Amino acid sequence: MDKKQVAEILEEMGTLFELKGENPFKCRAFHNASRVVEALTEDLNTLVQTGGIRKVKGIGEHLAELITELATSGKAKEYDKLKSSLPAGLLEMVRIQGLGPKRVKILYDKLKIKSIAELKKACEQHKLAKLEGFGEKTEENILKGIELLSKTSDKHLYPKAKESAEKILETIQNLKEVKRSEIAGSLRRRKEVIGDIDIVVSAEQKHRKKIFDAFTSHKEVQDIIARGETKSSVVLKSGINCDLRIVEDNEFPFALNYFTGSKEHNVEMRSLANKFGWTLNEYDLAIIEGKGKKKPKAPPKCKDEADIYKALGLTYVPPEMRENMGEIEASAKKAIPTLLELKDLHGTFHCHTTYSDGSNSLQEMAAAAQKMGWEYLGIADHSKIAAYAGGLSPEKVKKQHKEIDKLNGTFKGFRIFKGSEVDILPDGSLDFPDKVLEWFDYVVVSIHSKFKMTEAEATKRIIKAIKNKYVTILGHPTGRLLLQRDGYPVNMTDVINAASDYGKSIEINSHPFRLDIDWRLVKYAKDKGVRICINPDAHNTDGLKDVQYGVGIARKGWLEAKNVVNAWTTKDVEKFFKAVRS
DNA sequence: GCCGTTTTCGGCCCGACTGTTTTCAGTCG
Repeated sequence: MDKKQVAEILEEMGTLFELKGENPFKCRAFHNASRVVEALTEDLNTLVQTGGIRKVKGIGEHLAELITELATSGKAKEYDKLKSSLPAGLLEMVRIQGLGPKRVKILYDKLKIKSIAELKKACEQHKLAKLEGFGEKTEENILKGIELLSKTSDKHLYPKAKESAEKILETIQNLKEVKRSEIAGSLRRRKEVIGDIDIVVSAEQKHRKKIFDAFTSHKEVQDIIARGETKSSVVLKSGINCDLRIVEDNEFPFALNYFTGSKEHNVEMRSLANKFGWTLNEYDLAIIEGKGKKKPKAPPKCKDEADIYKALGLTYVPPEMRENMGEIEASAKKAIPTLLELKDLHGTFHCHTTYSDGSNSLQEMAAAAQKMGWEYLGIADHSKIAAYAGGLSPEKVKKQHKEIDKLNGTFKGFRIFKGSEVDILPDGSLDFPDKVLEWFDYVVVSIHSKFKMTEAEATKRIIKAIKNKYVTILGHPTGRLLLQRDGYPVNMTDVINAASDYGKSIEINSHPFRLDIDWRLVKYAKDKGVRICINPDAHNTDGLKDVQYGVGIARKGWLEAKNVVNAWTTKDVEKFFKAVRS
């Protein structure tokens, strides 16, 4: 079992324990372990085999045993027993907005409700209102929640969420009563998928009503979930939940920091504050009253987020890095890297044209790249086996190269690099022979066929391809499509190690559906000295702009401009391409 | 169930919102 599957089971077990009314801290330990396992950067199987899993913070003796059993055999007695002790429908019911394990347990115990269908019926027959702690409003809300569950999904791609959030933010920002406003949450951290949108606003208390009115009556709003003194929640027409919080202006930095998260980052920040004798919450940093013998010194005033970090003896941590991947330690050592920015890019390498399945010509793509202020563009159309995508025969490659030479002759301060996206065949060999690969300035290799492989097969297949002398860049290493399909299973640690050994680059495929290689592995690749390419996999001129999403992922993986090939000058790129082959 | 810069036992982040309650429990993030 891979870590994602193990994480899902641990999460489920945490909820099942809650449904059984177990010790809440035990439940939390399972939920916590789930997140820890999912965020592991090392290979789970390796950690299990070496016993290293026991050393991971949050994994104790019992969970280490359980995880080992799951990872090696794909099942666990404790899990099976737990699961069979409750109806499966209860887990579904917990997913209803506003309904948690405690009340699901009550419904099951008192009314024998064990599925969403039964729950719906019971609400309609007003059976719930008779229970203590339940009422008519609860029935209405549960029905609403069931409806909502069927039409909204709980995860959204970054660009869709960003677009929705910006529409709301624009309206809010334009209100003269608003002092400061910003998008927070996973969107600010630039996660590849977003649960909901968080917006934080500062304004005087007397203006809150007007701001909440503007928010809840926004034309993008589908439904109002909650409306209180400091917080309102709505469902947008795009199907995304959106929360707006209004605080006093002096509280704004704390609120922004708190609601940006991640949760794990916040926990670290809070425990750090405790060491100073302070307590950190979404409103301020204050002395813990009545604890300890001598009174700690007063915390400094914080005007912005950077001041909060400074108060805790840290340098500023960019939002993208706040994932509890060692950023607090790095910050304490003043070792936060200067992260890559969009303006650092001088070009890109994985683009398609009308020669294969792109919809714009070479010339149009080059013009669009120049318009973006770039000094080079790498064209990598598909190789011949990719028939579905109009893969190029060697003859067609020759023709394209002639056209590129001709175009390059007309440019000043701009160059098209000749590349190819060559298929990695099932046995790990490449779709072009070496004598054709030799014609290109660089070669991207990727998998587009026979996805059903074991992890060992996929890993071997990719590593064999990487070893080919003409290969420069590994394209979308896992083939995943976010919210659609998982990638083929690959031991990415081995792949990154191989790329490191052979001096090859790995791309961050910047298409919002892919964002592959995953940012959780980018940091490992960086530490291993692997150069990264931010590639848009553009199939038209507009697609070039997708590099912005790749930059977000690069930042989440702690990358600096020097780690990213397309942040280098034309000359340095030329040198790199040559060096890889030698 | 996990963890330890006062701890191997006794804590475990914490505040807002809602609906049901006259003081709070459950849920959410």
